[in-house]
Amino acid sequence: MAKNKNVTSYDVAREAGVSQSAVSRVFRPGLSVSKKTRDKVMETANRMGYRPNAIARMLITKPSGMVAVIVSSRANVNYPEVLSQVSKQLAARNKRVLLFTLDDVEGLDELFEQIWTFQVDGVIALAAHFESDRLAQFEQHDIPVVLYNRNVPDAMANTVCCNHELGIKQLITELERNNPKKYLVLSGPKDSDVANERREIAIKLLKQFAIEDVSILYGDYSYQSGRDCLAKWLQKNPAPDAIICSNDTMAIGVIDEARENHGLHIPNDISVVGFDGITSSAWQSYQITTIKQPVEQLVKAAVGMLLERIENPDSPPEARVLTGALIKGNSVKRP
Amino acid sequence: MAKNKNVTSYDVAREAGVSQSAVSRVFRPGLSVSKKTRDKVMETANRMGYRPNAIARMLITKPSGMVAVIVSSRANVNYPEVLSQVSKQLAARNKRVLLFTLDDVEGLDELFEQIWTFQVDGVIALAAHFESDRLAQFEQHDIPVVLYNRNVPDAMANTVCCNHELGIKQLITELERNNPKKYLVLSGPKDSDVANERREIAIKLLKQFAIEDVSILYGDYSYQSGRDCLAKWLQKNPAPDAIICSNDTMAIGVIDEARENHGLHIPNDISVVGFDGITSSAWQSYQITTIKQPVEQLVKAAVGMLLERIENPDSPPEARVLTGALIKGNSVKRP
DNA sequence: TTAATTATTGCATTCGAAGTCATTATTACG
DNA sequence: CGTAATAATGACTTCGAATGCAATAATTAA
Repeated sequence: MAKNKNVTSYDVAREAGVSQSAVSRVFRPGLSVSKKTRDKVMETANRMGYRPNAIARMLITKPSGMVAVIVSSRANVNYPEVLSQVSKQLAARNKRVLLFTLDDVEGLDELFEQIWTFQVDGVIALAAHFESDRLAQFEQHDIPVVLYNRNVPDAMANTVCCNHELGIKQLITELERNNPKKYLVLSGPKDSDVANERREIAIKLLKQFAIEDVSILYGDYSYQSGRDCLAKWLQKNPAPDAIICSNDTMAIGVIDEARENHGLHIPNDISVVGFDGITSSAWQSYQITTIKQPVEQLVKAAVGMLLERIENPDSPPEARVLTGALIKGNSVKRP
Repeated sequence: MAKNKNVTSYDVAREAGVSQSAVSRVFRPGLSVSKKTRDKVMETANRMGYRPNAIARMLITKPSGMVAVIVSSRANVNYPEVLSQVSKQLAARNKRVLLFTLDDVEGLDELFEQIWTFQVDGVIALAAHFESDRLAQFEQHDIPVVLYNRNVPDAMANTVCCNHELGIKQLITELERNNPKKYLVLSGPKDSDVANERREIAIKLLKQFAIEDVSILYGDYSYQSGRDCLAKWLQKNPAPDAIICSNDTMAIGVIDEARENHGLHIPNDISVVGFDGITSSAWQSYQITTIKQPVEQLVKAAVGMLLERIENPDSPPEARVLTGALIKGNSVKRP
């Protein structure tokens, strides 16, 4: 009812005829307050529109209840889903998301400053690349970090990641069913860790399949770069038999370019596979054979690990690798 | 170097041989400190790894510097871009984003509680529907709100929105070039304000064009609902000449369904228009004629209005309507 | 009925930076 | 060189809730 700006626990206490401590205790769960006092305080608080001030609370009770989520501009298409899952799952554990976006390496120092000052309990980084000295900084500040969609070998940090090796193996196995001669690997940008990992795994596995004729192209994960890379390749070379794309978006670009400007049919002329399992990969016109990332489980793992580390700071870093699902689309030629 | 947990301004002050006030002043811009003191404090602070505690600062200096961004599950596909723009532009004005996701109406009370307790300086709501009593609550708490992508007639709140009327008029004008006989309007869900607005505007404008033969279908903004709605329609009716979809995603679904299951050609058999101008609307296979939302400008307007209201709480509510760009794709038959 | 427990309560302090105000050090100027 | 003006500084208080501790009230046991 009343204008409830600046109603503090003192105001409520005065009005209800109790001490400020009593009010405070009513609003914390599990503290010893008599039913009479609780009811009286609650009634007064509601009438006056009192809400505890989270900032004052955070000042005295660590942890603060805020988790920084860093989203790099490189984050892929399913990041809205990831972000909303993260927010939801953290909310369920009574934590809030403080969002930071990271565009370029320039912003890193500023970003870290902000993170320290805001006393966050932990950090979840989506698709961000941190040098190990940056990770060490988190360590120094005793702030647990989970790297989402990263797979750092010597990690001091916790990581969750989809099983790239297994996924790509499944994709290659699909492709191999018609013994393609010429392979193209369309990698993401060289400064993306995920891109590098996917590319190197693809190359390694192709070797294991005794395939040597492999060319590597570099895109930037975008639709247009998928188109451009294929166009450029076809200027000087014949069409390959199979293209392994580091993500679905580029695969879609490749397919459109092949069809539109080169009269090639997918999958009969070229087999294409992607990675991620974004919504549009299942659209009629594309139906890409890909690996669907288990987003919900990945997020659950990330949040779980983070909370575990917040509650138990000495628990050892852990790398969780979850298996994605092979989606058999219609972009790979059938034998 | 040193473990810098809990280094406070007092610690720095003691170490540097100055008072706590001096340290505080060094870290606030524009306050009177001698160069000698500033250097000494800075050096000590860096050495000890001191960072001001934002929570303590927020407690005493209102505003808090945090802005709540509420993302409803109904937020459309270009929301990652919106969100990252919001975060970036607020960061430039030295404000942080506290992210809240809203799934269902159930969560509303809880959500509002959180917003009050966190002392945010303002709220930006993406595609969320708030009853006017909810808006009144913000008013009561003196928290400025900007509704993004909303157009509330009697609004007490600030709103930014793309010009639906103009956009849809342009789309219909495009469609009218071949005088379609039978129109279908594929609306978004009935509980979405934007969907209702777009639908009603379409109906109104079609009337103005003297078109009476209009049927309305209801989807849920998803690809699949686009497909399902068209399929259901075609079970009992002949193909329409033109379909106005309330968003691009459904338009894509419509196109795929028409092609795949009914052998219809787009745009020759059916003209389809969408709305939003999401990335995939421009993909080769679809090339939808649509209205591209001016996301960056919308966000700039939203953030600008919010900050204006934070600084000047008495400035009157404002509704900004920005014009989207007509994208002439290839989904409308040419005369 | 009284002593011993246990449950409630309030007082005073704490969290960490910022701002007020009075005091001291500098500088400017006649 | 002395005085007025200005700059720099530190002691103390504030923001609002939480909590240790001591005091008091309510229960229980004897």
